[in-house]
Amino acid sequence: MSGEAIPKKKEWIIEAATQVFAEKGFHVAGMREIAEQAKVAIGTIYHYFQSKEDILIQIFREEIEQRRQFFEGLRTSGLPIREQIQRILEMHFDRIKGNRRLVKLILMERLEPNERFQKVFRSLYEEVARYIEELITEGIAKKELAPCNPLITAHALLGAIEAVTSRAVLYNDEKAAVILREAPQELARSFWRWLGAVPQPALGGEGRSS
Amino acid sequence: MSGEAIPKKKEWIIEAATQVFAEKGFHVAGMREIAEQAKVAIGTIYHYFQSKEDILIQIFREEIEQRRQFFEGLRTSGLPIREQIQRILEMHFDRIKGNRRLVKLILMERLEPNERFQKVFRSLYEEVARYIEELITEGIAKKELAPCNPLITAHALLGAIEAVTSRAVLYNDEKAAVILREAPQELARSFWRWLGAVPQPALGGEGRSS
Amino acid sequence: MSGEAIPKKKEWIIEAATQVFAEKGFHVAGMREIAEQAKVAIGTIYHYFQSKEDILIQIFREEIEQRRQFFEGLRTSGLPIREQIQRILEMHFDRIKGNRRLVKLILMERLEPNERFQKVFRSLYEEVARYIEELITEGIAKKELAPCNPLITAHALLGAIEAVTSRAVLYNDEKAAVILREAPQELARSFWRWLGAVPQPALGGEGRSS
Amino acid sequence: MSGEAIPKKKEWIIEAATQVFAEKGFHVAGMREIAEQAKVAIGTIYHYFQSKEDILIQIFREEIEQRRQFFEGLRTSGLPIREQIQRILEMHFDRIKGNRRLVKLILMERLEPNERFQKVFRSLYEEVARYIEELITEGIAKKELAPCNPLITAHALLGAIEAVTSRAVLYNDEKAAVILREAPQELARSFWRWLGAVPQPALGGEGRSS
DNA sequence: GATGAATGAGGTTTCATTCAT
DNA sequence: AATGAATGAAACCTCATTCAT
Repeated sequence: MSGEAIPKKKEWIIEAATQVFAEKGFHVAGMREIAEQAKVAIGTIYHYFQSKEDILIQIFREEIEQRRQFFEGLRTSGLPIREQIQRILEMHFDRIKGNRRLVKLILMERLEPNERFQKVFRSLYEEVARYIEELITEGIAKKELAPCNPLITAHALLGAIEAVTSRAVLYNDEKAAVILREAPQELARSFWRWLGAVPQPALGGEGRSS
Repeated sequence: MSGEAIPKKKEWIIEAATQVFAEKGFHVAGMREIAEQAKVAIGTIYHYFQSKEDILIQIFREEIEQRRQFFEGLRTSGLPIREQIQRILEMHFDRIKGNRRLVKLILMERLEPNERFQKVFRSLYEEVARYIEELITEGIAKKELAPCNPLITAHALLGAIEAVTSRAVLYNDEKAAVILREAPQELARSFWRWLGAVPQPALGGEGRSS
Repeated sequence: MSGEAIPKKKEWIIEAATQVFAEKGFHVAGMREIAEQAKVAIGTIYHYFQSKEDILIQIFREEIEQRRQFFEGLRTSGLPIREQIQRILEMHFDRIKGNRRLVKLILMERLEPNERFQKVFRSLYEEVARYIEELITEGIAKKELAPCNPLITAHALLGAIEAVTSRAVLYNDEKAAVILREAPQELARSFWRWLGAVPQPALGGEGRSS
Repeated sequence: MSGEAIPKKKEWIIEAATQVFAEKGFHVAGMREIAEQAKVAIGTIYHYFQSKEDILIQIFREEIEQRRQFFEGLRTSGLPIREQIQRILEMHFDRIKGNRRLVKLILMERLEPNERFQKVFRSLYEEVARYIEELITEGIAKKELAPCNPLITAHALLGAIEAVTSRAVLYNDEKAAVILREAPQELARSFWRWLGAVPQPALGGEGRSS
């Protein structure tokens, strides 16, 4: 009961920390409050985690591991590009439904310039961006996608998803509900128009002569 | 030169604070370091600002005021939608060139859950998003744009810009240089494919002669 | 011995704070010095007290509680007025012998215009003054005391005690010793001449056989 | 206009400082507030006074000088003791009417353990007490007063005056008005009963055999 | 004389972390 | 494993005082 699965108290602490971090931000959140929220003593937190930093890193890592696995599965799925993008969208919006606070926390602390945070976090973001970039490059090669700058487009794509996600997570109003309901399909459609190679007959004169 | 406009020292402090905040984050940045960076005494900072919070808020406010004016100008410009989006893109990337650190700071602290920060910051973001939303709605009515969900699309559009911006600001590698060079045009093209009314066989005259 | 009553360290802190406050005054006294005097870390003080203010208030409150109980006991004692005044005098001078520093502190900070201090302190002073006033009024009604203005007399009585007390506490010279030795009886005699119903030819049995 | 009388601005500053000190206490009062209240710049204060301490000391000194002169006049007046005490009472209550704030300030800061304050302040108090003591001793010798301990009685007398004064100055309620109106006569009567050698026929058994 | 921007030591307080129980 | 009293460095901020104008 204590030798295998994640100890019950550790779960409580992660749960509590996610909530308090998401509510106040990492730096303003205090160990006292996390301990109270988790209904354990402060000392207990230090049995399971080395420091406050460490809690956030473990939260990050778990999330990252899951996303990594998701992308790994996608990579080896052989699905067509369009389908893959659809899956990425679904994953993002499913996560919100599963744990809104965790998503908020990640959005908030993603850019915190703490070195250790950046090490675990940027690595994922870069990895994902690179994956999408490759996907696009490949898609262009296969003529499934229209020609474009894959680097820029990959980031733009992720940013679009993230921003829509943010709006739904940060506020909790009517619009958020609309977004959660309609965004996955709406974005899928948009992205296809954006990326698709389809019937784009005459693109002449599209460049600018600045 | 010291009797009317913003006092020289206040400028120094804003400069220094922008740098230190962008480097370490608002909470980790210390007044001591800001004072040293600005080459003034700590007390001097409190002569011009009420608190550490107040420094960030004033930095935010100035930036917000500029953006608000930009959007106000855009609103009354009567420019076609496509042109307006082009202008928004240009503005974003110009700001990076003008003050990379300020842009980084804003990206970083935009979501800090401090109430006072949110009050000044979210208001702008909402305002801008609403403006784009209206723009899209109007564009659809005029058949200049394809039908879509304007709320979601507005956020997605801003997110795309922001993410590409982030990538260019947060890192300082070769890719960042590429992005800064090519992103404005690339995104303009993308957005048009994304938003443009599809059955528009004759796209002639699409270039701008600015 | 450390699991139930007032923690040992809290006692140390109160002891140290009383000393440092009495020596330098509340505002000049520093937390650092109190902590050093109490041989605890500064943080420890904040474990037991909410603020510097709070230390003084707790010191005040304990003293006030004791005095209040003393006066409550007196009120229900049914002792003759003369005896009650005698007891009040004894109490005052006993307190000096018990904790000279505490008495000095109270004399010094009694008038500090801090709102929270006033709330706890003036309430007691008013209460005591009112009690003496009632005592005098009653004594006049019973013809045990000569007619006088009870309000003014009550304050004058307390002030006389306090001033003599002050002299003994603030300095530590030969005169102080004389005062401590003789003042209780001297003041008792004085007060009786002052207050006693004049045409009281037979004052026999005036001595106490306590 | 600048070589003789007290400069106008210095007066303003003393006025303002008296008010602010009396309101908040010496330590909490700030030079900024005094300057604002006096409608001068902070720097101006330092033209007339060496420090914040110095302002209070000058306020003290002026008051002390006046009282010293009063007592000097009394000493050489040759008035009977009873009359002298009457005059002391009158002086005290007149001062309240003349400058309530100054009286409050003196009551408040009289015990502040700052060395320089004590030097100027205790000297006066001791001097006055000693004067009254001598007066009483002399009165006893002349059989104008009943025998008593002059040291203790002198302090008790002053304390009584001071306490009644305090009550009238610190609060500003109906009772204060009553006190201001009636206290001088009431106290005069009381003191005479207290001290007078008059018809105190049988005082036998007045001592306590404790 | 008059000003107030500038100074920086030192104030109180917080909080991540430790460790004896 | 679990606790929470204890620690003390370092945070933000104040304010008496100075001095160039």
